[in-house]
Amino acid sequence: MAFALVDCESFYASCERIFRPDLKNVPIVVLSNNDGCVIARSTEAKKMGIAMGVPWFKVRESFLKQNGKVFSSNFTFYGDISARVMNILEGFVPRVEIYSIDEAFLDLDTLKQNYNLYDFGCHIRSLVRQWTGIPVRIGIAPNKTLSKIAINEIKRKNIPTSVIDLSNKKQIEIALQHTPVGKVWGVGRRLNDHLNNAGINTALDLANVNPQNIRKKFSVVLERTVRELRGERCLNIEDDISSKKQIVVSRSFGERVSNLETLKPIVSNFAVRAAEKLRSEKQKCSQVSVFVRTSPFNKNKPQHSDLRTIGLLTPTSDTRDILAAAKKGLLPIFRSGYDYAKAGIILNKFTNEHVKQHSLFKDPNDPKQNTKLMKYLDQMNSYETQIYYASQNTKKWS
DNA sequence: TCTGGGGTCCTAGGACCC
DNA sequence: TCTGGGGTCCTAGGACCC
Repeated sequence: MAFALVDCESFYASCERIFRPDLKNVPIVVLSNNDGCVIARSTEAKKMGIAMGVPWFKVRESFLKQNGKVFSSNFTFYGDISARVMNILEGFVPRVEIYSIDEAFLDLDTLKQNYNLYDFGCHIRSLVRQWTGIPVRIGIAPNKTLSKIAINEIKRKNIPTSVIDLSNKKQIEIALQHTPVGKVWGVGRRLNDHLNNAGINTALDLANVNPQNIRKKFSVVLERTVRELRGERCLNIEDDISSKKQIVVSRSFGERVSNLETLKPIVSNFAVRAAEKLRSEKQKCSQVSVFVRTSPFNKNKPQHSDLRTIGLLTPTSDTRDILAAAKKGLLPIFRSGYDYAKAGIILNKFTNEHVKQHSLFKDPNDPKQNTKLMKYLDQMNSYETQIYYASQNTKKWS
């Protein structure tokens, strides 16, 4: 009974290194949109004390002085490398759950032969490295939560092969003992504080609490975590390609925005992008939400944040419908006198593109319902041509 | 001066129904 | 005038993840 968690080391930084062998051993950081903050660091950069999520301006000077290399993020590229890694993993076992851009769970129970799991892990690691250039860590354990703990153990003990088989009870207990409860998968900052107040400081402490009490005092979610720490299996490998339930397009602005006329085209851009994503998922949505917010870091300025949800009579993936809803949602939440720092569009309530649900109030033969136009636009926009809606801002905001 | 973006799941509470 | 209780569905918001 074992799962493996395959986790790419410093993924974005490792991607940047693939075609730049000269960057070996050089500290690397990758920055978020607008070069706002650090979202990935190579091992060398971590050693320099660069924290995850730290605002770039705070560390820039010292990092560059120490000959660090900095990159703006290139998610198309990272996505492409990720797909290659995942593809290789899928060649090893029949059941793989792609959990995030840089992580996958493998169901080792489905292995036909009785491999030594540690050796099997080393084999996977070496082939992924050879075929993609990406170094991975592999944590093997009885369930997902413990495989996360296994990955932490590789880091903590600095295991040179980057592979660990954490199946032995005693070994698991030692690992739990060394894991602060806040590092357990599913325990965030809030829960960490509450647990610490209750005298629960390590993963082992948490494992030793009665799961039913945890459920009463906290939630079913944490109860599952406790059970998994104790070795039970509550979370399964989800390898069915389930479609998204939500699409979000949002950005922090390069400069604060305080008037509606500037904000409108920005939000329109988000709406257009969201509709494109929706069509590429082959889905329609019947709910569009718009949100705006000021910067929570700007403590001495007035704060405002609001969200408005617009329901649609008929599920749609037509950009014009999404745009109209976005405008309708934006107007009532915008207030003058605030410096907005971020806005976004959220699409919800999806139905499959081919399910036709006629509205009582809309004529299904209305040529406006024709999806061909949207297809042509998507095709054209995927080449050099860019077709814009009049309400969009043609400046690059993405 | 400059602080990311895109997701999931759960729950409390309101609306509505009988 | 007296004014129940239980169920479902939906939504907003919180907490978490990478």
